[in-house]
This record gives sequence, C-alpha cells and structure tokens, in this order.
Amino acid sequence: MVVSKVAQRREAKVASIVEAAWSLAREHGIQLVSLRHLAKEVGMQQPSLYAYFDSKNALYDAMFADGNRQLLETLDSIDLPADPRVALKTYLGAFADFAVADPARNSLLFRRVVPGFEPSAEAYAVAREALARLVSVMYAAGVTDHGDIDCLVAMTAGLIEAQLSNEPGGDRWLRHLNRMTDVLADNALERRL
Amino acid sequence: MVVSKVAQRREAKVASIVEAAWSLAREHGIQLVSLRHLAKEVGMQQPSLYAYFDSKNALYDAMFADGNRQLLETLDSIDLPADPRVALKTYLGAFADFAVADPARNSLLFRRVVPGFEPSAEAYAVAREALARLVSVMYAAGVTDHGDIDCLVAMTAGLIEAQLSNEPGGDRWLRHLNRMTDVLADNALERRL
DNA sequence: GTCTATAGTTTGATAGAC
DNA sequence: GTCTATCAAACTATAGAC
Repeated sequence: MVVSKVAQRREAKVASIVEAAWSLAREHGIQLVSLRHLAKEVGMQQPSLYAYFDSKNALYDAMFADGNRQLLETLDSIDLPADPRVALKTYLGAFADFAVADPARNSLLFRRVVPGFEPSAEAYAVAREALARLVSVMYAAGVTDHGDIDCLVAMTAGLIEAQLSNEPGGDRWLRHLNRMTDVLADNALERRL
Repeated sequence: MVVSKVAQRREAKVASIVEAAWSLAREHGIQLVSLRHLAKEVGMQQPSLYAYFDSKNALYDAMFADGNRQLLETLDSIDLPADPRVALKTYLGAFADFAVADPARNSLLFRRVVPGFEPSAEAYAVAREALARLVSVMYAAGVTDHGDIDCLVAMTAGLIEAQLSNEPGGDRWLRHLNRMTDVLADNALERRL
C-alpha cells in the first residue's frame, strides 16, 4: 500500500487537532488559540502537540491550508448557472457566505491579524488556486481587465468586512452584493468598448 | 485660570506618551506595543505609566481617540471644491490617504485586531463625528440612500484594505478610487429617479 | 508518541518607599 | 509621580524518561 495505515492514522489525528483548533478559534478568536487549550481540547498534554506540529505557526499554517481547502470545496460544489453574469453573482455570493459563516476562519485566511504568521508556499498555493477560480468566473462574465478584477474583489471584501465588523449574522451590507456586482460588471463591460 | 499649569503639564505628558506609543506601533505593529517598551521609549519605568493610564486598554483608548482626532483634523483641513461630486472624491481620497499613511493607526481605528479592546463611549464619539463628516459630503453629492452610503463606505474601505494588505506604499488599488466613486455615485443618482 | 518536569520569556498589574 | 521590587499568570518550546 502506498499510504501505510500508521500514516493514515497520523493524518487523521492531525486533522482532528486542526478541527479542534478551529473550534477554539470560533470560541475565543484566532489570536487567542493557545497550545495548552488545544491540548486540553483533544485530550493530551501540551508538549505532545509537538509530535504533530513543529511550532505554533506550523499549526496556523495547517489551519490556513485547511481553511482554503474548505473554500475550494465550497466553490467546486457549486454548479454554475449557464448565464455568466448569474454565475458570477452566484459565485461571489457563495464566497461571501463562506466568509461570513466563520469569522475566525475569515480572520486567518483573509485578514492579517496573527503577528508573525506568514503562510508557507504550499499553503499559499491553495489560496491562490481558490482565487484563480474566482477570476475565471469573472473572465467568463466579461470582467477581464486586471483593474476591474481588483475592484470587484475589493468591493466584495469590503462588504464582507463591514458586515462582519458591524453586524455579524445580519445582511445590511451583503444584501447589496448582487447589485454592486452588476454595477461594477456593467462598468467593466462598457470600458471594454 | 480654568486649566491649571499642572493639569497642562500632565496633558502634555499624556500626549507625549501617546505619541511614543504610536511610534512603537508603527515599528512593531499595534498588537505588539507593550508597556515595558513604551516606558523605555519615554524614559520611565514601566509601573510609572500607571500614573497616566489605568490599564493597557486605557492606553489603547487614548490612542483610538487621538487617531480619530487626527482624522477629524485632516478632514477639516480640506477646503472642499464647489462641485459636490469633486468634493466627494476629494474627501474620500483624503480619507484613503490618511488610512494608507499609517497602517498601525489604520489597524487600531478601523480594524478589530486587538483582542479585548473596545473603545470607550467618549472615544467612539470622535469616530462617529468623523464618519458624520463623510456622510454629509456624500449627501451633498446626492448619495442619500442608507444602502448607497453603506456601499460607498465599504467599497472605499475594501480598496484601502487591499492596498495595505498586498502592496503597502503602492497604488494598484487606490488608483481606482475616483472611478469607483463615480460609478457608485452615478448609480445612486439613477436609483433616486 | 506520550508523558512529567521545567526552562526561559514576556506580559500586565500591584505594593510600598521616597 | 516616580522609583524598586515583585507578583501572578500566561505562553512557546525543550529535555528526557517510558
């Protein structure tokens, strides 16, 4: 067998630790996850975690990669409507829902709130893959200019941030996402003429 | 005299401590400002700071109020162009410049990166005053719908965040601020018909 | 791989002399 | 108001037995 059973069990253990870390992050915020709390959560002693992660930042890195994999799965589970504009709005809406569903995950993936943490190249590659998915849907909808793409991404992120900062759980900002997407996409199409 | 000389000297000392705290924040990030470093910066011992601030969060609160006062001064120093649309773009541009000029200040004022810190009512009132300035300029430009105001603010914040996160010091995102302001303001005016 | 024990830091905050 | 001395608590990380 290519992947031994011990390796499988180890990966499962790593995954369960990461899941427990997300649970703590959702409860206390991503910055306040400590190895002691995490060890208690998974029923081991704190130094035992070093059998799975070389450092705390290695844990954050695993969470970062895991969160981006969740995003990829979410995006790939969408069956895109035929109309490219509708597809774009569906995609951006799903992205916004994903972001708002878990503020702690959002903080680690898209904000830079953990001092000293920089994702590894491997983990960052997953994030780039997810962004590439978004860009391809924008392209299909006729938003091809780099500046227009930047604006559409920034506008979406701005609505998400405002929603999470001021009214988590509500829709005061995100209810405008579809309309804003139309406004920016229309403007992008006009500029192509 | 209404304000005694001792009170004046004390206020000046408080101001100098806050300024030193900003200096440390710019150097190491707002989250890594410690009372020990701050004390060394102003030439006193760490416990002496408690003669001026009851707690670390009280220091953050003074910085929060100070930063928002800086914003108010910046906005009030602008002589607004007669054309309300130009005035709007000037104002939002000045706001963006203010935000990008000091990432640490931006983090404390507009992001929520310090766990456990909530601004006091007094400090928050200054922030509300600054936001009110922005809203009044939007009103003058015909952006009066609450949803449209939310979108304009969120879009501006989104461009600022993207600029600071990915390319501090550059203009890849902020160079689109004027155009995006026009696009959103035009759309707001159309919707009023 | 998991444990106990502990090193080594850093932090915010308090007590009490001057 | 400023100091010295110190508390009390958290944290990451390592050493070494089993």
